[in-house]
Amino acid sequence: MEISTQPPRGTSDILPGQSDDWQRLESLAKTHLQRAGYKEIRTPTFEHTELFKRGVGETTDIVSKEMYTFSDKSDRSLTLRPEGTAGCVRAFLNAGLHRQSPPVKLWYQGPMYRYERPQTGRTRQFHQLGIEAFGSQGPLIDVEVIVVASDFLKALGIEDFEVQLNSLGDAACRPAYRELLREKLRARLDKLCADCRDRFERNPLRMLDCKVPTCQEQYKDIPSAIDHLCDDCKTHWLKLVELVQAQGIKPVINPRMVRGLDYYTRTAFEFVAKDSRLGTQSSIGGGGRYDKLVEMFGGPPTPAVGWAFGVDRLLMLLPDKSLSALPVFVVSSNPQAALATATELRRVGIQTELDFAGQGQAARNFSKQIQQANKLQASYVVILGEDELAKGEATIKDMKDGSQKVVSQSELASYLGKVILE
RNA sequence: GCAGGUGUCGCCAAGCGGUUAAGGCCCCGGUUUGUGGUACCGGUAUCCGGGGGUUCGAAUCCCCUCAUCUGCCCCA
Repeated sequence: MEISTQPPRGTSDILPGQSDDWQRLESLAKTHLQRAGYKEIRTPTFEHTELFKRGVGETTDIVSKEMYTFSDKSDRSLTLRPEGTAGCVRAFLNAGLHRQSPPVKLWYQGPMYRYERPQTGRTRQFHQLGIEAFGSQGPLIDVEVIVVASDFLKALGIEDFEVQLNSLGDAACRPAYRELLREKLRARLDKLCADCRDRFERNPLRMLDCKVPTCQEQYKDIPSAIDHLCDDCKTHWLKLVELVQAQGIKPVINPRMVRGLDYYTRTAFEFVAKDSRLGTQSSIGGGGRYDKLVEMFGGPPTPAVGWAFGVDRLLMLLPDKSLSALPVFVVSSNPQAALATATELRRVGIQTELDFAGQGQAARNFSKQIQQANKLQASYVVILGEDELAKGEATIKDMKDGSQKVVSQSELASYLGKVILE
C-alpha cells in the first residue's frame, strides 16, 4: 500500500520557489515591528480548548464550528489555535508581563488552524502575523498600531488597500445598543434570512453586516453603534478618527463592520484589499481593542489593542520579486578540487555551485558541467581543468559574453569577490 | 454544513466503447569527455485519482469513494 504524498486537506507545502517570498516578508516584518518597539513572542500552536471557548467566544463561528479539537492521552481537551490573541494574553499573564511598565508590545507569527472548506485565500492551516499592545487605554496606541500595519503593507509593496474603522462600544453602552437592535428588529424577524434570525439570538450586532440584500433592506433605518456610544466611548472614537487622519491615513468609516470575535471593545478595524488574486476574500488583516480580555482571563484590568494579518493573503498580493543573486559555478576534471574551491568561495560570501552528476570519482565532461552551470544561470564559471590544476591557476569564464581570464588560484577568491560582491 | 466544476507521465494536454494511451515542456543520454545557451537523434505512463459494476472488450458508460478547485456562510 503506497502512502499518499498529498498533504492533509486544506494544507499545502511551501516549496523552494515560494519560500523566498516568505523569508522576505518575515524579515521585513521583523525589522519593521522591532523598530516600533514590538518584541517577538512565540506561544504554543495548541492550547486548552477552554482558552479559546472563553477568549474568542462561544457564539463565534470560530468556536462553534471551526476548531480543531482533540483529546490527548490524558484526556485533556486541546485545540489547535484558531487565532493568536488568546494565547498571547494567556502567556502575558502567565509570565507576569502585566507587571512590566506598560505598554507591553508583542508581535507573533505562525500557523493557525480553522476547520473550513478550503477556497482561494482560505486554507485550514494558514499563517498570521500579529501584534498586541497591552496597558494603554488612550486612542493614541490604537493609532500607532494602525499606522504600523499600514506602513508595513507599503513596505511590502502593497498599496491598494483601505482601512475600515468602527467602534463597537463597551460594557457601558453595547448591551443597551444590543437591546435596541432587538427591539427594532423583533417585529421584522420573519423578513430576515435564517442566519440573521440565529444572529438575533446569539449576537445581534452581527446581523448588520449580513450580505443578503433583503436583510440589508431591513437594516437601512437601524441606527448604527457609533450613534449610541456612551460618553467615554464617544470621546475615544472621535479622538481616534482625528488622530488617524492626522497620521495621513484616510479611514473608511464602516458602521456595519462587526468583527467575528467576541472580545473586541470600542475600536475595530479591518484592512481590505479588492484584488482578484484574493478570490472572494477581501480582508487581509483586522483587529481592534479588547479591553476586557485580560481581566476575563483572571488578570488585572488591562486595556489592549492588536491586529493580525493573513500572511498567505499578503503573499498573494506581493508584486513580482526581484531575481535572486546568480551563483558562480565551479567546473573541474577533479571533483574534490571543485568542492574545495567552492567551499573557499562560499567562505568569502560568494554563492557557489558545482556539479554532482558524475559517477563515482569521475567528473562529467566539461560540456555537461557547463550546461549545468548555464541551467543554474551562473554568472561566472571557474574552470579547474588538468592544465589549470597543474599550474595552480584557474580560468574564469564570464557567462554573459563568454570571455575568459586566467588567474592564479590564490587570487581567485579575492578576484571574484571584487567582481561579484563589489 | 450546502451548491457547482475538475481528476490521463513532474507540468500542460489529446483521446469520448476496440489506439502499442498522441503531442508539447521539463528531465536524462547522444551528435560534442577542455567549454554553455541553438539544432538534430534517442529514452522516460503495462496504465488513465481509488474501488466496484455493465460489456466479448472501458481512460472512455453506470454507481460509490477520495482529492482538488470555485462559490455560500464567516473570516486572515
